[in-house]
Amino acid sequence: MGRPREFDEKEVLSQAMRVFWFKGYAATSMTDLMGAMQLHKGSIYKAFGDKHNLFYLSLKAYMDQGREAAMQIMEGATSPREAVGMFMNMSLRQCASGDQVKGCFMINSIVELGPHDEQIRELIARFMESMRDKLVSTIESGQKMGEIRTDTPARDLANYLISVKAGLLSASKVKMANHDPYVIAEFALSTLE
Amino acid sequence: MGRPREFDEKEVLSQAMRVFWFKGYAATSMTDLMGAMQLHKGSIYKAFGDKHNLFYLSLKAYMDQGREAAMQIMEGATSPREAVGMFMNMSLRQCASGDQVKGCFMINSIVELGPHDEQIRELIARFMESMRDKLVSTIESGQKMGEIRTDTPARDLANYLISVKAGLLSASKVKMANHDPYVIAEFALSTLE
DNA sequence: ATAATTAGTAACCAATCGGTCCATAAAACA
DNA sequence: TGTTTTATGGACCGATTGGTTACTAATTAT
Repeated sequence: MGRPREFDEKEVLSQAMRVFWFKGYAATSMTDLMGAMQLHKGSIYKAFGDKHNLFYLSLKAYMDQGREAAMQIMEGATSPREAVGMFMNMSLRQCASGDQVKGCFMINSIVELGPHDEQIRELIARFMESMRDKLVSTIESGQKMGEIRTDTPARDLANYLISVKAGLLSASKVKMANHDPYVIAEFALSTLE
Repeated sequence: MGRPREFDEKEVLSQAMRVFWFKGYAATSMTDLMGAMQLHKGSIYKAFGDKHNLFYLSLKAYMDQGREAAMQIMEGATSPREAVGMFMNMSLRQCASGDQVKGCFMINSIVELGPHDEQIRELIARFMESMRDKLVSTIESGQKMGEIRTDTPARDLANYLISVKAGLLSASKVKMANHDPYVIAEFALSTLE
């Protein structure tokens, strides 16, 4: 009922996501968002609430897409070990390269807002724990099949891999000489035995 | 010549550092800085230039302190392997705990400004490369003494350890359940053989 | 002593910030 | 066809942004 939206919500949310992803929360202005979303201020506020909620929805959409992509990719693996390998390499391709160096939107958000924004912090914590649980069960399968070392609890291994990945995504923004993310990821995978 | 400063430059710079460290660059206002430094705007601009330069100097001071602390701690080690262990654990204590969760100022700055601020990016890149070089030579010593595996180049191992550490410092801001940075650091160290 | 130099203080600046409001437009329902 | 409901566009808002300027205070060199 009433006048219909003239824009596709998912489309413009995706554009908002790109800006927040690249510039961060504080450095992104409503003017930036208006430009990227090709929407006037009134429409944005009516459709998404305020800037903070728009950020929340952007990050949530990013994570949902990431979760889906991860599940899809890992399900295509022929073994738990390979699934873990795919998990490790996945976002490296996505985040480190490209025309703009944006890193990982989630890591960016952790670092910028983690200590100051409880809502965002809990959104991220829930996501990371669910991803870790997925990783833990995959690693446990690998352990039962003898592909992965059993002298260390699967949860510790999962946390370890997540740390390596988070570190790679953070450091990808400085472009150090002689620093190849893929080499590091491969080594970390090799330490699973 | 002329009227002398009524404040200690290092002292107030240290206060500026604390604010930038906790809030980030964009989210820190001159008003915040005035409060923390207990200085009027004019004095800040006269002594440090603009906000960006003040940030630059703060980050530089942070790194210089970090470098000195690292050198001092690692020199107290009885073996290369122990020195590497100290390097890994050092900033975990410093950054992850405490009254405020601030993470590591350098990692924060990489993530926030890396893609947008060439000056800051290069400052960080230079620092990280020098720290890696230090780590590489320490690891090489350990390899010669048989403490550290030789099947992987020292540089790759160094990059790997730096990634783990960067990941721990990033993720420290979300407080995931069942995630102990020290356990992960210890595991990563154990993979050096 | 006084001229020169630098620091401290606060008023002041245009620009931008996130956010609101209202008139107008376009659709659904009666 | 009105009437109702929702969306758009843009003027408008007070507050805050980073930064400047002009005046006063304190020091040194002459």
